[in-house]
Amino acid sequence: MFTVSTSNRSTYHHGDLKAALLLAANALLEEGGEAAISVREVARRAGVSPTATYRHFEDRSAMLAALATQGFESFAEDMKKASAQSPEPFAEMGVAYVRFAVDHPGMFRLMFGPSVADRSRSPDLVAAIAKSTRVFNQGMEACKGVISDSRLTALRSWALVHGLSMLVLDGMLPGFDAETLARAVTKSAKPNPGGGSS
Amino acid sequence: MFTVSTSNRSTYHHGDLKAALLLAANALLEEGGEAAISVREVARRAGVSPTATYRHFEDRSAMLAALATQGFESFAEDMKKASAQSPEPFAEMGVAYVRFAVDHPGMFRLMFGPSVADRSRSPDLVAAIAKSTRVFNQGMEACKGVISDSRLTALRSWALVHGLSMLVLDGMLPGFDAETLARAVTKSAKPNPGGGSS
DNA sequence: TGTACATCAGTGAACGCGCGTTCACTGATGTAC
DNA sequence: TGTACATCAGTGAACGCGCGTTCACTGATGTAC
Repeated sequence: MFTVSTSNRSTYHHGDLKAALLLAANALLEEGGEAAISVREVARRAGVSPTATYRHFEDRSAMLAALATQGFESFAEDMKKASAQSPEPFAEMGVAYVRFAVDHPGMFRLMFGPSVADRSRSPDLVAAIAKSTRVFNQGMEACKGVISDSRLTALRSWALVHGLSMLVLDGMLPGFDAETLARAVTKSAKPNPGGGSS
Repeated sequence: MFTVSTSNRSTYHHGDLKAALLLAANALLEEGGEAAISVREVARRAGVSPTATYRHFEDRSAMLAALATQGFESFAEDMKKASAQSPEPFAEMGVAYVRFAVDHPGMFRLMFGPSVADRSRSPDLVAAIAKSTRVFNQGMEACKGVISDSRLTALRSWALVHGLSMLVLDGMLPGFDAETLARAVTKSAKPNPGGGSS
């Protein structure tokens, strides 16, 4: 996912340890989920003592935040590319979205998970999230009308409410009341188009 | 969320230790997420030695599976009740869905998270998941037509792709190709109703 | 060009901790006769 | 009704482990003169 100029570490100083640490952390993330990221193991993989880590990250959670920041930046780029090269921007972007999740499940979970929910200590993370949101919204601007399909409706509805739930839980929609959102998002799925009920 | 007859533990034997352990685990889950559930802390809260736990659960992960099973059963009940008492079953169920997530975030995350992704060791969990899915699908049966709304479209789309991503990651849609699903789910959101493109 | 010295980026040992799990055990309960 | 005994459901000590973080340190680098 991320690359870094690998050094053979013949010198005392590493060269670009910060990038190497993030690279190692990312590998661990995809291998065993966020719980697999320990300061010691990350340092081990970068071929460095655990203490060296603290030259670059204040503590473990700062490291996770930096990792998630990289993730959101990469995510935004993917979506941007996808929506730019298609006459159906939303569809293509949706595919890119899911592809990112499938290709980098550990990262995806970290990005939207509770471990980086406290963003007060990382303005970089806040900025990266904002960028992703902006790209997504832009890619969608051209889309107005909608569906009326077969059995896909079930899956679509499930994904809709599940996604809304996750977004609310992960603090992606701050300032909104969860139930109001849920009602608004689901209510428009009326039993008959144009035919209101109750 | 769950109740159990509390015993004052004047006797050597507990009475209903299994339920008490699950209750304690659930409390920990909501307090600090799944990572906060340790065998030792659960036992501590139940007023029992760590070893006693192993009379009722093979190991830590079996305990998590049992916990998630309770969660899915409760979840299914909530949705069932919600859809039964409304002329707009999907909307009401969607609200119940999100409400469950908001009321029991730790549980929601556990239920759909990677810790219980290996369901091969717990038929009970498999059954509870199947029940939830059944309830959800039944509650949706009456719904066919759909939206065409204002700025809600953005949120709805986000929730849709985010939810699909999570479901795929969490193994809720086994046997399907992620990208095919993504394309199908998003493609129907055509730029203009009735006007197909490319 | 050389050198003194401040600063930077690492090392290695150690701290205290809580964890999951196993061991040999014992107190309580239930059952066959 | 009484008793011997199997079984069940706990205890308490101990194992080995990896963790995050801190400490005093040292080797490498850059800069002022």
